[in-house]
Amino acid sequence: MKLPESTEWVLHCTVAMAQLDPGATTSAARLARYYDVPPAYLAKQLQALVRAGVLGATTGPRGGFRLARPIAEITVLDIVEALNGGADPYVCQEIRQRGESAATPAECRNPCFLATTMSQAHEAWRASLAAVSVADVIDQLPPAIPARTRRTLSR
Amino acid sequence: MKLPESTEWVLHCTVAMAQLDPGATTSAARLARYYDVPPAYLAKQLQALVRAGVLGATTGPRGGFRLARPIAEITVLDIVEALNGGADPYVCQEIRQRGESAATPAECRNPCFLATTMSQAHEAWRASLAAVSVADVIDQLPPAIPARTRRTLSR
DNA sequence: GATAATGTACTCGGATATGTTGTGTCCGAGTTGTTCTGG
DNA sequence: CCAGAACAACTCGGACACAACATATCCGAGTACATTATC
Repeated sequence: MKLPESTEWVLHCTVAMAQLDPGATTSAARLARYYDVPPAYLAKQLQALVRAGVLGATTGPRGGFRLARPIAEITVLDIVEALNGGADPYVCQEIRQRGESAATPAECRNPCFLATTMSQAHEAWRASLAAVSVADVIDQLPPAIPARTRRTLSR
Repeated sequence: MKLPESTEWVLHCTVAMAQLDPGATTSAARLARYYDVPPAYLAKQLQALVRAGVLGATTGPRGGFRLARPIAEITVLDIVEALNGGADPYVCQEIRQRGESAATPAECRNPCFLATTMSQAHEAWRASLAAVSVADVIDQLPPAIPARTRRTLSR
């Protein structure tokens, strides 16, 4: 179980875009320079955010990416799941019904307790991430940062 | 973010071994037949459990795997982390200190808030899994199961 | 009949191939601002 | 000086290689039991 390294990139990029003026756009190339990461690959990940409806994108000069919603309505969970897809990392294959074990259907009417346990843990994880919005992240960072971010990422 | 499919195998195998008489062993081949999974690959995963101290193993005839601790002292988390290693799936690379962003050391004294958020979520996940022991799993399964499991997995 | 030696079957354990997913890169489609030309 | 068209620069978007991990497999080292030969 490992999250892609690009997760950190898009998290920071989203927070950075949240510090721009509302509706302002910035390009993937500029963000890549800002964090020193591969530009094309970063763009690929940001596209996933667009497909998930977290970001909006416009092509051409003066184009780029921008947040699709107010910063208070974008949670860390939204961003993370936009990349990995919200699927549960544990997928129950019901092996208890295979091979010599092969419990009777009556015994398998109630769902696999292990699967339930794993799902509840995943839900706890999701709830923890859903509790933090991009606005919360902005609030806690040093006051001097947003102005500098705006300055560097504006054209 | 995806857990290996073998996670389900070792979870069920551990629960199955927990239904045997204390100290009794069963072989990887027998467990593989029991759940209809690749024998050699299952053995490889069980070896990881041994290295983690969750299982014990003895070679030779009448040998095999057995639980290394009482069932109440083995949690689902122990088993899951024995395979994947307990590392946090999100690893903060401190990209905020790279590229043009490059915050000053003073601003980076406090840890990255995003990393903290991700870590807290991971801890919530771990706590949820640590709250369920193998004994809890045994308690909730239908009463007829343990006898059958013992019968099938004994030689 | 008891005992020691031998052989055999069975176990784990690590070293070795293959498929899928994340990582990284490239080029094309489309749009906007600019520039040049003609009136 | 103004209007229109051509141009060029910049953007995203999807298609194409490479690497790392999970998956799957095999063979070797070691052990306990059964068998056999000997006393």
